[in-house]
Amino acid sequence: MGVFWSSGYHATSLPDLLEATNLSRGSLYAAFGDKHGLFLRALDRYIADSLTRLDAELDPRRDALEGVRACLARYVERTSGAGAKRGCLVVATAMELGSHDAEVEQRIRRFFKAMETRLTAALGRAKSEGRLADGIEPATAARLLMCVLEGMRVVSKTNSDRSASEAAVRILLDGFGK
Amino acid sequence: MGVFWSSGYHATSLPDLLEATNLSRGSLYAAFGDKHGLFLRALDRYIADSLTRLDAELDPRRDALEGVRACLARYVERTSGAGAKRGCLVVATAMELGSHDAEVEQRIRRFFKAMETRLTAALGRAKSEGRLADGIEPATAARLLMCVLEGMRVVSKTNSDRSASEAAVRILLDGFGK
DNA sequence: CAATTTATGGACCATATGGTCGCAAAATAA
DNA sequence: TTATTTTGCGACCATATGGTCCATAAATTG
Repeated sequence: MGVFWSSGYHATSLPDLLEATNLSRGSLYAAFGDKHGLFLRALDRYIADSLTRLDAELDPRRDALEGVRACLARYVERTSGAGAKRGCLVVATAMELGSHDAEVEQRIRRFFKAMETRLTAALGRAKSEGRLADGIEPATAARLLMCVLEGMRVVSKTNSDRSASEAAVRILLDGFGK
Repeated sequence: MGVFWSSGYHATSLPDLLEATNLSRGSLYAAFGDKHGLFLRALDRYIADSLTRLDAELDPRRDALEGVRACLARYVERTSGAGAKRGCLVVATAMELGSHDAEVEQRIRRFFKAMETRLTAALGRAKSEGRLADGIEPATAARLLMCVLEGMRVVSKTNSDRSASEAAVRILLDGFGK
């Protein structure tokens, strides 16, 4: 997974994969079919991990707005400092293969949808508790959050200034809360 | 430019380039040196075009907040409907080559910086006219806008629902204005 | 231990890739 | 028109790519 994450699909060669998996060609093809199959597998795992973390943060037993804040904080964390340049496998894949590979496109679309749904639900809870500012529709705010979240991963590829991200996130959340 | 835009750097082959330019191999190499050189040229042109449009929208003679609104509207437009899937050459390049190609990285970084600077300036004008909500720092808001703008291009790769983007942009701007 | 299955490795293959080079046609000069 | 330069073309090349296959080693089973 790591090598695809760092280099993308096309830039990752068979030798790269062999070294990363400590497998020989034959074994790798026996186990995963082909490069594309292995990539799909890596992507699925990345997505599953991401959703697991998101679910933990947006746990309904926690305070909803606090969960959203935690989620944003994690993205800020991930897009700061050394690890920032690695970017995000989903975003990179969406841009690289999104419009050319149907299987990939479907996975990305479902992931974004799942993420947006969870954010909408969390914001819905916040709203029903009267914690959301007037005129803030959960679904709309969730979409805006999606853009900010994924946008951070793009911008941070060349600018991993933590305090700027933190400040940006703060004014965004200030606009949501009551 | 179009072919890199549609497929990215690695997925664009020499034959693709030859067909797109109507040049033969020899001529293409005489004119641009190599594939990488041609790509840099396409990227530079894309960036120049983008900044030109941005400057037009954020023209100091226009109302500053109106300019920002126009800029967002254009991104919404671009990320809606048929053309949405094409994405953005800068974003795709940032994710694909951002951490492996110094020349590319530099261009992307400068572009994002230039864009952010222009947005900051426009918001600064709005603030000095007393049009910005309290607590909204121009530089911070500009960074947030950057994330939203580039994030839209990512999300729209698999979901080009115009009304959702419009609504998201609206609540964002409502949070900024006074 | 022997027989048989399963897993492993790397030699091998066809192709696609980016890049070069020499020839011929067109343009220019004399 | 002839001589000379420039430009454009596509055959050609070395290499790197993804993928196959068979010989061998390991594990499993009787």
